[in-house]
Amino acid sequence: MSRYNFKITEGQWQKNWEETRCFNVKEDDTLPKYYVLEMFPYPSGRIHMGHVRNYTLGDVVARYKKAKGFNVLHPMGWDAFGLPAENAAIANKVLPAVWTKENINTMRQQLKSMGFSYDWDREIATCDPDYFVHEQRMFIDFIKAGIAYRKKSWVNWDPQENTVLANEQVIDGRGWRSNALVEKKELTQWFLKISDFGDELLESIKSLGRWPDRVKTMQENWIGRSEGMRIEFNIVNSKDKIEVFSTRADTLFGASFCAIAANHPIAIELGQNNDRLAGFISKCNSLGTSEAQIETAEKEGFDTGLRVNHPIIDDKTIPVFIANFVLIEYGTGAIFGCPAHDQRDLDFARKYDLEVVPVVAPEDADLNDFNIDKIAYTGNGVHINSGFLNGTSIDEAKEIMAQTLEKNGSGKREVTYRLRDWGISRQRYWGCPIPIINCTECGPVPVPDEQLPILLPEDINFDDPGNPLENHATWKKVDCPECGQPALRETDTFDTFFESSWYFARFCSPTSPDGLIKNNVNYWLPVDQYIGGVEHAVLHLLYSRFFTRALNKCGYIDLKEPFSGLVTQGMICHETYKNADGQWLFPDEVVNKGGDKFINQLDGQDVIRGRSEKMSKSKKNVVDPEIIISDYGADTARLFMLSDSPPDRDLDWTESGVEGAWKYINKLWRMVDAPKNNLLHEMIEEPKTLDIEMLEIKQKIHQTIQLVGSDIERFHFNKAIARVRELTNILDSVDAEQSNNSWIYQEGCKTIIRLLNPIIPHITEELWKKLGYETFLAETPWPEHDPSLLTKDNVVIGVQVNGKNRGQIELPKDCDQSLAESLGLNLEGVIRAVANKKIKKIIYVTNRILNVVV
RNA sequence: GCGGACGUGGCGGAACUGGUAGACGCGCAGCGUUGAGGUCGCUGUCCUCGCAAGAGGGUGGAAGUUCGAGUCUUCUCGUCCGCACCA
Repeated sequence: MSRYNFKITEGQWQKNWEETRCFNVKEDDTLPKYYVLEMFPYPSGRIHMGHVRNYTLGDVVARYKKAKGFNVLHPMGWDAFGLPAENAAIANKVLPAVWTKENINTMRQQLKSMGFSYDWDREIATCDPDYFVHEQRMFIDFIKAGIAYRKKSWVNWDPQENTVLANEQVIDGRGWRSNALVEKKELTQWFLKISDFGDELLESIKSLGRWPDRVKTMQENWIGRSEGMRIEFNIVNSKDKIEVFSTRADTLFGASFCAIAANHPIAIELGQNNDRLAGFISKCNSLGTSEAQIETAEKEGFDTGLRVNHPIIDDKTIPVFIANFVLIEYGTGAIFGCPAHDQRDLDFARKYDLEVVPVVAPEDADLNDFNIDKIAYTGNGVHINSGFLNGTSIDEAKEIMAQTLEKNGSGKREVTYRLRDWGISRQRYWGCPIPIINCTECGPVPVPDEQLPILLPEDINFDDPGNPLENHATWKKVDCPECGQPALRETDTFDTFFESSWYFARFCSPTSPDGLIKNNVNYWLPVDQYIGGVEHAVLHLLYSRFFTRALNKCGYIDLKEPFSGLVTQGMICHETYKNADGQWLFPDEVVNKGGDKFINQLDGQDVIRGRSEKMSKSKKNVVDPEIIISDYGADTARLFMLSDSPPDRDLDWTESGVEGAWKYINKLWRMVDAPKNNLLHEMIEEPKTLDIEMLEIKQKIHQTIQLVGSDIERFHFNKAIARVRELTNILDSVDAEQSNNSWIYQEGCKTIIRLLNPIIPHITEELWKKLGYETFLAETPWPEHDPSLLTKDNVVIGVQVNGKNRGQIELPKDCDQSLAESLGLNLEGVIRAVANKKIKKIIYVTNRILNVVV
């Protein structure tokens, strides 16, 4: 018996698959297609465990579907533009293009060593001009179709570095490198009109059958359609008015103030003559651009001194505040506050000592006793203190109020969305150049098609602050394509979500100079199974859904929904370690001395073990996949990734779990390779009759085939593995050398090998070969189960007394109640539990349970 | 702050539409095998009490619906993810 040498075997099979082009595909109308796609990686340098998990999940599906007879497209590529390449350029003086290319080469090798079944001929990198030339064309078509437009919007501005900062580069309101206070700056930027598609994107969520509900809910909430009213408040002693949007016009009688955003035109105007107000506005602006920051900041307001007339109550006026929690992007950038029924408004009213008038009370409330203190009442109820609305429900009141406001001309019904248009301009070098030339005479002019692609210049330096494209001496200087006068290129590049919004379509015709080819796209799309992290649940997935519709509108493709099935995977976690000084330690710097005792391998000092957290470089709780691959092999890594946790949950990476997977692989090898078993190169005939024990094993084999198949279909890989292990344990206890057993033993081993092939492809190929087969397991059809072997004649059910388990009885399948009762009531445990008590009722559920109620 | 999830032995997790909670694996314990080289095999293992038969308790917590709740309902606590320029 030989030891399993995974190093040789895994490399050999990877070579075999590659040389035979086993996983390269073509369109073939005679076969059903299946497109498996995992979210492509950003080439950050080396693959991490999150990649390994993501791509293992996809590979199981791809290999399984291939075995099930599908024509499987399973491609891989690189989301190659992005900020880290620029950071590397600044830190290490490497060109982003060079850095990225090197990373891709490393990571490609790493992925190959995992044995993933990619069609590498379809590899794409988004920083390749052959890729991004098409999105430059798309963008120009978007302009023509009215999907792309320019407007002003705010960015985080680092005044010291003269750079726009990403949200993650702003730490506590300061630039991450300069530590300078970040300002907000308004720039003219390009946007895509995703809001035009809001209703469609919302409606169509219903059609996404194989998407997780939580992702669908998150997208619905993100789009945030709300029906309400636009209401006018006239400013006292002025012709101007403030328009607010509200979904609770029914609470208008309780309005005690209006609040407008700091960037609201009225606020800006007032600020020009009022230094204190200008100071407040700039304080609001320093809050940053992220919604989380704005919403968690303490609610503050500034009384403008203006008052507005209440649109319903004749001689009532209410004050106008500027408030830091009112967003200019949402609704009209102004609200009316009804403190009694909105917690945020209530907090605000208490802080600034504003009136609180309850206008809705719970139906059973004692009105003399109903008042609002610190908790707003947001529930259902009946209107009070509301003039003509008194006594009505919230829904009735909304309708009556809508009619009233429409009649007197101070309001109209409106639907608004939380969803904002997608800003795609980035003031960065390492991205796809926006193909526009700005001419003082002609305005923004699209670059003529024959001049595409617009390439990035390579003679750049990152020493000067700001965008290298902007700083470049000559790159931006061109003549206007329309009037011929000197003009300037756009020096902004696309948001990198632009590239990832259509790459799945590019994989269908990855090398075509004509971009997306309808025949190919129509054959392969939609993606049947898309797999990636939950962190993309909203943005990437929503942008891709929108982009697909935009491409459809411009005639590029025929479909509207790009991903018919989606699985989102959880994160990889690992224990954290700190030394006494509170510094983080890498797992391989730490040794477990048994139990809870951990020491630092270098200095022998005690190490504090922390709880398991998401693997991150900052906490050093990372394990490099390459070490696992070289120590245990790809199959072990793959098996462990799938064994314990279901894909959508977080996975704890543990050394002992890896050991467990490793032991199983070696056990499998021994079971097939043990020389006495006559398994090698000798097909054993199935005996004409099987004794009862062997028949039961045969049934178990077929049950396992059936269950593993359905488990894989439903992404229950951990269960599939558990079932195969069960079968392995049963088979392992069979004395294979006994001649009446050898057939079932061989049959069982073959089944296990075939069922595990998508999960651990290398060792199973090798064992398959050892069993005498000459064709690849990767090209062998999935085993089929015999339905007649799935059911047993008898069932064991539980017998309960008052819902408490008191014993089991074995019954013929589907037997009737009288037999079950007669057996069940005579069980010792049941007799004891019933004792002298009177039997009230007996509940019998066929094949499930017998419950005696006393 | 808003939105979305998750919570079951010492640990990762099973439990299909409410029907014997703890499959499978890890760890641990005992026994055996091996003893140059990541051992291997068998048995046991939810907790408490008991030598045992058995009894009682048990799915973050509290309440509810039901003959029966890990699963359904309400409240509550804890942890995590997203929030539009990280990808």
